Amino acid sequence: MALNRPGPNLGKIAAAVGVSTATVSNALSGKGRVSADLVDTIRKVADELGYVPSQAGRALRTGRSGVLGLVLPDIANPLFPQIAQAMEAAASQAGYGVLIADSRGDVTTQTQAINRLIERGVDGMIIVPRRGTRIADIDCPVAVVDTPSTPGNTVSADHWGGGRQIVEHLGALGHKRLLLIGYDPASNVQNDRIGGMKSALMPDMSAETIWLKNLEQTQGAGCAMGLTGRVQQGFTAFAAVSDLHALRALTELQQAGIRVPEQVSVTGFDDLIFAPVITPALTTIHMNMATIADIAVAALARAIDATITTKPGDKTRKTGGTIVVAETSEVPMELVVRQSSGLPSILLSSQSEGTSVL
Amino acid sequence: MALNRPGPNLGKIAAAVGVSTATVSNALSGKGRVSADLVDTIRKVADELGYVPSQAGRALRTGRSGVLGLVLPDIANPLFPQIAQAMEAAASQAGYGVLIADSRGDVTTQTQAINRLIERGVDGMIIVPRRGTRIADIDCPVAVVDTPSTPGNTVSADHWGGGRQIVEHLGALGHKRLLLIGYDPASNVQNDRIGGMKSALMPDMSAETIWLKNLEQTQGAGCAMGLTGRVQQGFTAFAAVSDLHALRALTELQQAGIRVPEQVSVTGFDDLIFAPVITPALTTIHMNMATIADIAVAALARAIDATITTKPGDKTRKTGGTIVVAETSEVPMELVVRQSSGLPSILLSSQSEGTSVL
DNA sequence: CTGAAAGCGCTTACAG
DNA sequence: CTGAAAGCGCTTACAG
Repeated sequence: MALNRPGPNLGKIAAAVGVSTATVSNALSGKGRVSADLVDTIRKVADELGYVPSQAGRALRTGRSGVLGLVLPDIANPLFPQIAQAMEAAASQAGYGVLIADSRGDVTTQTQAINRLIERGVDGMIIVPRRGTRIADIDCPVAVVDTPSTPGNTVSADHWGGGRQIVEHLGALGHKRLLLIGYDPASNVQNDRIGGMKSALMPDMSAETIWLKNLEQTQGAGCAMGLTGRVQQGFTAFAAVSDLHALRALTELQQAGIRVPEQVSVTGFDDLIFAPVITPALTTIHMNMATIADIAVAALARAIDATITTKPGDKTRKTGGTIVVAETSEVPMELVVRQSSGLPSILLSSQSEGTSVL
Repeated sequence: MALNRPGPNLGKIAAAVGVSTATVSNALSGKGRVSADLVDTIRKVADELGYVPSQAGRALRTGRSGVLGLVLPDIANPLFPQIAQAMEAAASQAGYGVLIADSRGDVTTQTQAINRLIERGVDGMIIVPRRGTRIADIDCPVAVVDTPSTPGNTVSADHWGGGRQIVEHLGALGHKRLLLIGYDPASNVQNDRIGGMKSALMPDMSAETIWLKNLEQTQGAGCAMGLTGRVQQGFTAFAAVSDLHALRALTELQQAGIRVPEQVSVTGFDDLIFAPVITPALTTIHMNMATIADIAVAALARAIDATITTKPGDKTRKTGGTIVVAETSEVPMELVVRQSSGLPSILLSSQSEGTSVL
């Protein structure tokens, strides 16, 4: 797409050196069909002239844009920065640009966004799907980033395993009664995290699950979770499926004068930007987004290369219909222990006191 | 960039209808050089065939890619989702795609990122610059989003005015001694916010400023700010330049058993995703990012249209060198009052008590 | 090792 | 109102 810019093109370089554009092209692409001397000369002249290859010309000829689309369910999601940053890094490492598209939590918008990306000629796309979306009828390679329990999924973190780790950690601290805090009961990711948590309960432990979205339906957004009551009922650990909800729980407890971690533990998920800097710092699960991005981009690059064609305009280049990258990979989750789940045992015996040890 | 896809191109449609590609092109672009009947037929056939125009062909011919670059200082910045979402919406509204680039807080990386975008042929770019960066030598229209005090700036929020509003609000609540919490003393945006805060102090009010980055230099990342000491010194309001730092202050105070807002008020900036859901909900300044994005994209679109050329390959199309969009716009900031700065007067008289009114 | 030629898909002056 | 032709910049078989 590098436009009809005033800058030099292959022809200019060719003229300056006194060779054909074909030779310049071959020299610069390093395909080794040009003598070493000439390659040097051409490279030098290209540099002097400040040559920048035209992506438009190249794309038109090769049928490849060198651009990947990134479709996100909701850019406003607090995890998005990590995803976008990792994908951008992985893509640009692999020589691709990243075109973003926001489905704004809406399935129709998601379809439109996907179509816009197709129209812009992306070579492939990474989709973090909206819940319940069928990714189909997409005429280019697609990598789906979701949770392993989603069919057609390409790569994801081991959300279930992350949940296990959290509960194993809380169990080791001596917690017996846990409140598991989810937001949306329709989310695969959240269900997997909570499923993992439950699966790691020891025989002497018990857990109850609340879904904030249901709570908000009756009490309005940002409503209190009634955690002081839970503490009185004997819950000593609050494990949320996201740092955002953990933060909500933590501040609600703090405001009620309940001390964390002396009286109760709070844990999150995702290691969001605020997790390490709040007081107490939040114990959470960190996912290695860079690895996920690398896998997704690599899978995509392979799928794209598999559709390579030599003849320009070869109509068999794409098989048509969805090419979902087949393999599924799971990236491990890493437990990050911070103060919010530290030393609770000290107070586990006197948990109803509420003393303000300043 | 729509590749040599198997899908139909203008030629296919032309053949199907029995006209020339020129006529198909004219019909679909609606330039009115084709009879109404023929336009209808062509449109219908194009739809039936599922025609998607090739961006590569169009870009090569017109010299315009229809893509804007978005350069961010640090994608991990918590404000980034808002920026990216707003820009993506504004751009796609205006018919542009958005290619992202992350400078990862590094000036060299920023330059590389900008170059990559140029190579990909963006028609223009939106840059949220790294502090102290000179945006120059960019061979395409650029919109700079920063604070008004940055030279060459295109559009920004009125950070100074936002600071004023915060302090006026705190003053109205009866606060006399404020602690202003900045992070990086080298940031123009943060200095403007704090400058605005100071400028709104009434004669009977006083403020002290701390910069967290300096604090962290000696005490390590995520260190405590020593706010209990400040409360003892008589500070009753803590105004941070970002919700992230406000959150840090709030949790530190809560952990120390100091009640917000009964004993002290805490305010932030940016209305980040957690601001409304924590307890107490955070009083903050909301910036209308959509407006900023609209202005930036519109300015860019104007600048791009001004470089239009009719003859393909016209070498005068771009003037060469930086075309910084000239006009500067300031978008107002909106104060959002929530509980973290509510009703402090009740306790302003007994502020050293620290009673835990559960 | 090097070059002439074709062609990707599009748009636009120009001619009819 | 419609069409033939040129050309954007690139890459790649093919010929020499």
